[in-house]
Amino acid sequence: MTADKSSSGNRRYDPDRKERIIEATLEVIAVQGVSGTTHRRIAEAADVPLGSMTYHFASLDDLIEQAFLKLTQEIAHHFDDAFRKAQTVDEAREAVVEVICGWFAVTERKMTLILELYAYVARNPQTRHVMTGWMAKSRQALERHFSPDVAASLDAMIEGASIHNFMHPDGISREAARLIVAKLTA
Amino acid sequence: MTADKSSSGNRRYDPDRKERIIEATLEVIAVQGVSGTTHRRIAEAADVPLGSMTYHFASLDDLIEQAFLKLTQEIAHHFDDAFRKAQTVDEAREAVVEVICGWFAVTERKMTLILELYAYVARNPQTRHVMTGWMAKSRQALERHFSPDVAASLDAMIEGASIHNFMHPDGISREAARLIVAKLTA
DNA sequence: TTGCGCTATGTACGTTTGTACGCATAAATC
DNA sequence: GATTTATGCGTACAAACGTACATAGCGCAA
Repeated sequence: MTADKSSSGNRRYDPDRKERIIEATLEVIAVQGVSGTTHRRIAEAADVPLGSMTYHFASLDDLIEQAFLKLTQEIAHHFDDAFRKAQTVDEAREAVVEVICGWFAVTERKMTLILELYAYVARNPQTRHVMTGWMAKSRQALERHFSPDVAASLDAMIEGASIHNFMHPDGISREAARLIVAKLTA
Repeated sequence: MTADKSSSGNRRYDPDRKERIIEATLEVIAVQGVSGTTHRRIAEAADVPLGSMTYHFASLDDLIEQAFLKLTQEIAHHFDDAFRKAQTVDEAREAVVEVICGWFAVTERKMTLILELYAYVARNPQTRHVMTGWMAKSRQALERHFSPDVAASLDAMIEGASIHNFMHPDGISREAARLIVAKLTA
């Protein structure tokens, strides 16, 4: 219903196009997986012509990499926010519990995307910087409140518990998570 | 150089064929990812004709699922062995450390396959039983030595630490792992 | 208003894909 | 040894793929 979308064939000077394509790419990956992600499906999801794909991005892999980079940056930003808000160590501990049991368990879409990212990075080593950059930011956020070693262990636990909770719904309850975090940060 | 392979065109009564195709499938997934796994590539890797693919397996997805099932069963078997050997709680603790820092970190192939499996299951819910079955066996192995709650936390930590060590080589050292396990099992 | 130059796109091409199916061929029976 | 039966495979096909490229369309200078 916007002025831009209503007029047909009038697509020039659409400054958000590149961004929209990247978001559409994440949407397609979330539903179809990387293996089902094609130029045509992305173009349809973003409502842009097929020609825009090769015009804005060098290749499909280039586009996928940029999409994953955006995903990790958004997640890292929220992650950092959560720990920036915490004023005491106890609040930080509760934030960890929240991340394990709240966030990821709720949004199936995000977890699916993260798992697709892992698989993609595992087989495309040149994109490993996406992962290392993300991990560095997470670690940094945790180190606001915990020692490097403890931060590393919390980070790993968040990773594993999120995945397990995703695969097996009643995996780790909130009180169980609270106990685990208490042990690791004692 | 085997009698079977030397003779050309003589491929009848090859009872290991189906098994060999499944193994070849894992090999292709490890190198190319699920997105690059095709009937033709698997057939070449297994040294069987293309026609054998649709003859032995209903579809490509059917084959991939069977391959992943085999993967998890093998891993679960080794996992169970490691904890069956442990006689004391301390030996069991050390086994956990070994799993985190030894196994997976070493074999890049296996970790890649596991990550491909996660992504595949996330977007193919009908294959979730492969994951839940595997997790149940792991949990069972850990519960030989630890309480259910502790076993769950160890399982999650193994998961997360393995992934982090894979993505970031100098992630968690052996002594760091030892300390974490001690905390979780205290 | 007119013409120019750059941005954006419709379309076409050569490959590769999953899958179906008719036929060759080995095992079984007499 | 001849005939039947069922197992296994070579090949063909339509659909979908990534990408290249000629050209259409718009802003801007004059």
